[in-house]
Amino acid sequence: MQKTGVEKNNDPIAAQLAPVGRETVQDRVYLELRRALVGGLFEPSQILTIRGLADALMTSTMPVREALGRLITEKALEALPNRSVRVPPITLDRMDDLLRARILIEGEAIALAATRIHPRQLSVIEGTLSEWDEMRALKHKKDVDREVTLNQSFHFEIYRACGSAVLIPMIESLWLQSGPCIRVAIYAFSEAGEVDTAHYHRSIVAALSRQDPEAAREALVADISRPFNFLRNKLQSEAASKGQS
Amino acid sequence: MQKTGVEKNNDPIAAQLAPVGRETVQDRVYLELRRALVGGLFEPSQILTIRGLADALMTSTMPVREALGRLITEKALEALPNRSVRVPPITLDRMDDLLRARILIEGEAIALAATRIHPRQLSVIEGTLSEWDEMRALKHKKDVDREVTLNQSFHFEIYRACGSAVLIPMIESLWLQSGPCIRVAIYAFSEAGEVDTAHYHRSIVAALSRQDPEAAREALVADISRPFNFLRNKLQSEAASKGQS
DNA sequence: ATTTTTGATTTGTGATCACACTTGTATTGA
DNA sequence: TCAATACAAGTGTGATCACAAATCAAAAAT
Repeated sequence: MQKTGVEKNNDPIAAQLAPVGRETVQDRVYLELRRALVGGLFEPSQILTIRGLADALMTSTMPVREALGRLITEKALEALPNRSVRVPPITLDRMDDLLRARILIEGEAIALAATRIHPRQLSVIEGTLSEWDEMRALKHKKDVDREVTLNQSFHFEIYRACGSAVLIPMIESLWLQSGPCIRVAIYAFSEAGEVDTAHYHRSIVAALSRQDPEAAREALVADISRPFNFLRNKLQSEAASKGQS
Repeated sequence: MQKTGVEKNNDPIAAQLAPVGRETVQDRVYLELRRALVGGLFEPSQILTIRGLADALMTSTMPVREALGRLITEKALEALPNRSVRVPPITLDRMDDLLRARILIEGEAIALAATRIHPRQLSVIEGTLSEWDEMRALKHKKDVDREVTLNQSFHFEIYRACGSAVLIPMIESLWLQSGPCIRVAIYAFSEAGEVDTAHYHRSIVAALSRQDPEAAREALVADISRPFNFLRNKLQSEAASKGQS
């Protein structure tokens, strides 16, 4: 028998055993920090220390410093000249920059996906949407974490259908970079009495099921622009009131 | 006097001293590996080992493993399930994927740059072009390394004019990923009697000086598509001749 | 009272070690 | 002769240590 790595075992006993998985500690740390970033658990301009994170995550410094290095190269974190690392601060210019890039790339991804998507995938996406509705009906608001997670899986389920191994990591990087902004915007939405977010998502799946690339792109642009525009208005009015004081 | 980090010294003696720079070993390793990748010093599918690179770069394993981790997250290298890392192999699908992404993003960057570029920057870019011509006139060919470097600075000098801190790192990542392909294509060009590459660059700067975004985008698309198309034809004919044997 | 200096603590970086897993090569068995 | 085993070398991962640079707090000097 050829012995290439782990051998496929067809014994009746072994068939019930799930593969044990061999993810490294570094991967877990990296994924956990990612989750925290897109979820907005860290505030903009907050400084992160290796040892502090290592204590919080109950590991040594080694996996943490490697995960931080990776996040810095994706621009999800920022390396200060002092050699300390912080989550990037929010500026108006940067927000516009991020939104423009997201419209360009995610718009292209969804336009590609519209032409290639399979009915099976589409039903999975619709399933995500109804799960979302259920949650929204039960616990009236408050669970922003779950909200963020569902929004994320909704979008990436679509992007995966574009079949580009190059675009998707770029979109992930963009979400990582705009995560802190989004969280601020979502909180602001919750306070301001939430607008109908579900409407945008329904028009996206409608365009997708019609296999209409440009309508899908348009609906997506409206969806991702909304929190950015909201946040921009908020920041501008804050800056104006601070300027006159 | 406030003492925030290194203090700015205005002594007549100190004024002549250039800042010494404090880049870490890890940064040097990272930049060196980057240079090697876009320059195509590594072959596709080649396996890289931490200790091997550390010996070659005359450092310990620590800076190398961190640099490798960063390159893996940018998809410039690939982590195999065996936990070994290799430079990604070239496939037709991946090439098309890369080219499509580059057309999308670099096209947008140059269209933005066309509307914002300053005459000073434009003259710098033209300077790069004439330096290129000189080199091409003197040593008839052969110096592909210098060729790659000049091509790189020509393009990125333009992209910097788009003023987007989000798009430029993405373009760098795309160049990193397509570096091995490009090198293969350039060598193939040299063998096949080089076509007029300078022509494409001249039409790019012409469109730029006219501040014509769409013409610039079009010229750029032609420029970056050329090596990909060449390589695709080459791979396809190779596959065909192998298929019939 | 304000500024400067001094010292202690914290922090990132690089090196080294221990361990587990993989890979390659010889050795043994049929 | 060929496959399977056993052993050895190689490799990635995580932990720990040493050191330099940065940060902060208290004490001293103006």
